[in-house]
Amino acid sequence: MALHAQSRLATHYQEPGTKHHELRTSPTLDHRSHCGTFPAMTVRTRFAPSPTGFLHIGGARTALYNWLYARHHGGTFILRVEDTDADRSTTESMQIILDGLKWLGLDWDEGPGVGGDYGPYFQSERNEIYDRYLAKLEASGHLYEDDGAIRFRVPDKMITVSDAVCGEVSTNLKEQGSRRYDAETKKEVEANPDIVIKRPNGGYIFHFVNVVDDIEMAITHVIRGEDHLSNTPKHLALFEAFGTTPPVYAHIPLNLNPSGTKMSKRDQGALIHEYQENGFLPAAVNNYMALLGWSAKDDQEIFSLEELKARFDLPGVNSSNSKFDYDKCRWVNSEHLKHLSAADLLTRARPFLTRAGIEASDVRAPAALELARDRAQLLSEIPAVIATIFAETVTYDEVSVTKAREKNDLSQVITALADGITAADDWTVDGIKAAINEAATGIGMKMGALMLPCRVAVMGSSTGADLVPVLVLLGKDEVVKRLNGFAAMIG
RNA sequence: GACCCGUUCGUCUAAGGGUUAGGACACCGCCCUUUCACGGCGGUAAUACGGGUUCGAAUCCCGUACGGGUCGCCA
Repeated sequence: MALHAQSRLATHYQEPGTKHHELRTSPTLDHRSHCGTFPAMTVRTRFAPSPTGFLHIGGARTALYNWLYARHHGGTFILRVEDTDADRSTTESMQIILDGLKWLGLDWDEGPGVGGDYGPYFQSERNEIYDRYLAKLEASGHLYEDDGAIRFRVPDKMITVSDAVCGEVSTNLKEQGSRRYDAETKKEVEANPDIVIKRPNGGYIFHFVNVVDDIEMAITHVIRGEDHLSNTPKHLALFEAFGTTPPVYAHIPLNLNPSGTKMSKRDQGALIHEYQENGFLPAAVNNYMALLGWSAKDDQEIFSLEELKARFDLPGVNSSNSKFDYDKCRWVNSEHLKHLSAADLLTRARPFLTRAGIEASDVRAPAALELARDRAQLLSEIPAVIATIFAETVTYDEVSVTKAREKNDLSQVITALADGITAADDWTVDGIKAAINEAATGIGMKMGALMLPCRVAVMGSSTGADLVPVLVLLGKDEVVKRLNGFAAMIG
């Protein structure tokens, strides 16, 4: 089902114009009057990005939480594009956001590319719906014109948000909105508390379309960043004016950068497409994002997406902001890397191997990947570990060579190694170890002392994959050739 | 500036009236590994501060400090 939706997305989402255009005639009370009353209601959550930039980790985490909540409760996850600001919305940005969600595996049941009964799913195509709702407010006397813009009269009373994460928060919009802070003069100035919902140019404003769409799309739970908590009373005022029960709100804490300020695109780990490029697994990114602001209340930290679906719920969400920790994110990735099936590992690593000039179809590739998965945290770190196996010529690391020279008569050691390995007749891990051991005994040394020189001579570096399995993969002829080449070089 | 939210090891978090305040990342040490890693074991490290309430407070209440957010004809 999910895969189907995604493949349709891949081929169709470029034509956002093709949408279901059925307008709902009785859009309000019928489907939501029971909201919050009966647990049997069908959960409907949405992710509503504005296509004005990249898919940011904060947005992706919001999408994840909404997706997880819907999936956990057997509900519906909707993708709605909030592109009312025509000047800032771009198709490139839309593309990046959809690609990012798709890469993460957060499939949507309704939205761009998959349609649904509550479309269109682009706000830029929903003007007739907004006009209708505007007319309702106008008829009930909630609106007035101000300099070509249309304002919604806010009520002069306390409005209480019952938030699933933050608890009850009360505000009087009239009181709050009649002053505003002027950033330039750093003073409070008189202000009009009534909110603009339509611009003089005819464009509708976020607060209005957001509420109308949540009503129209029968959204039951709004999970969003805590930066929206202060906006919520405005939204509740609109719901009340429409005579509609609002959804359940859950404002989740923000993710900050390591210095404790708002994440910007320049911060490490801020942009989802970079995770893909840097060799993270989508499951690991989801896992880490889930952990920023939510916990399973036990000691488990590594979760597959399926486990997350089973475990995630609103009570596990905490209410304080978190700071992003790239090291921990890498560690989570390494844990997922260890548990990947051999086939998946090959599939995921392929682009990185190719980029490093390693032929992923090489028969030795699967075995080489097994040698690399324990010592790489990111897919992008894999090639460096195993590149020497596939290299025509060995690249020698100066520091490693110096290290190999330190304790021994290196020429003597390499010669002994070359002779011993040439004589080896059992080309297996055990057979090779026996040969190395014999070579060591022959020159009065211990086997351990030959391992580093052998490693440097054959692999070019004192670090990398496990030596003996590498020798097996390389083949006897190649190993002897490399030993002799190294002997000549240092001779 | 006003209003709102928050504050447990450096970081992510658990404990939500009674625990030697637990786990994880990072860091350090030891062990394992005749190489490189993984791994195992251990260590350093926290209840922001001040008042209450209580036999007992990280936990409930008040204040302060600090951090974040909002105050758009952006979303």
